[in-house]
Amino acid sequence: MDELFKALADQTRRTILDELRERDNQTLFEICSRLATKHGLGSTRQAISQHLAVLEAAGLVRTRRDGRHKLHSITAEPLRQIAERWLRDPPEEAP
Amino acid sequence: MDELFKALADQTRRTILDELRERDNQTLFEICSRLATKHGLGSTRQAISQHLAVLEAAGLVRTRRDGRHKLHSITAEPLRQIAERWLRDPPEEAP
DNA sequence: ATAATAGGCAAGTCGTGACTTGCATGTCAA
DNA sequence: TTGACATGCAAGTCACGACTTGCCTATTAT
Repeated sequence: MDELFKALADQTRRTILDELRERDNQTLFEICSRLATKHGLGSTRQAISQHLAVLEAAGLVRTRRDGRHKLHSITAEPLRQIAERWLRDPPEEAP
Repeated sequence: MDELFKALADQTRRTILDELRERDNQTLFEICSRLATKHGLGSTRQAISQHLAVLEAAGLVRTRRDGRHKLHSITAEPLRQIAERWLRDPPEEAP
């Protein structure tokens, strides 16, 4: 649970998730180039790779190897748990 | 927006939000003692105070002075935006 | 086989954030 | 008014996280 929130705490990682929502199943290099052009991100390949590892550890991204390519896809399920953690019921008023 | 996610990235702050959901409108000292007893938290008053400041800056907590007391109440609205950011539509498949 | 492509691993730097420490401010009860 | 209560402010310590750097492994095309 802690990994999930820490993963979302970084702006670059949130941008990666946005990018994967626009176009799922991308390779590391595709993500790098599209982040650079469309989102103006200047991060190196290694930086993005480490971010993807964090996202995968948090359960937000799943990977699948295809030869020498590694495809990354977003998984939105953990975000529902976030939403429902505090939104289910209104807070209790103090007596 | 960044402040919101960074605020949620800390376990102690999430516990504070849980506590405020169980009992809204608490003072700093109330939060401290209840965190210590019920949640087993050993944080000092100053630590909790700083956490509350972060939560307030993120729009997750609102405060209201009452004499020498300062009451803290949770505000769940920002969390809805989180939920709807990635959960609205499914990701696009790559062509 | 060889080179180019796609990705992985590990140590190191550096800034930010969580927490502490000490003192200051404001408010109420006696 | 004085003391106890509730909170605020600021500097300093320390660890963790983001990023870099350099090299290594594996797969594919020529």
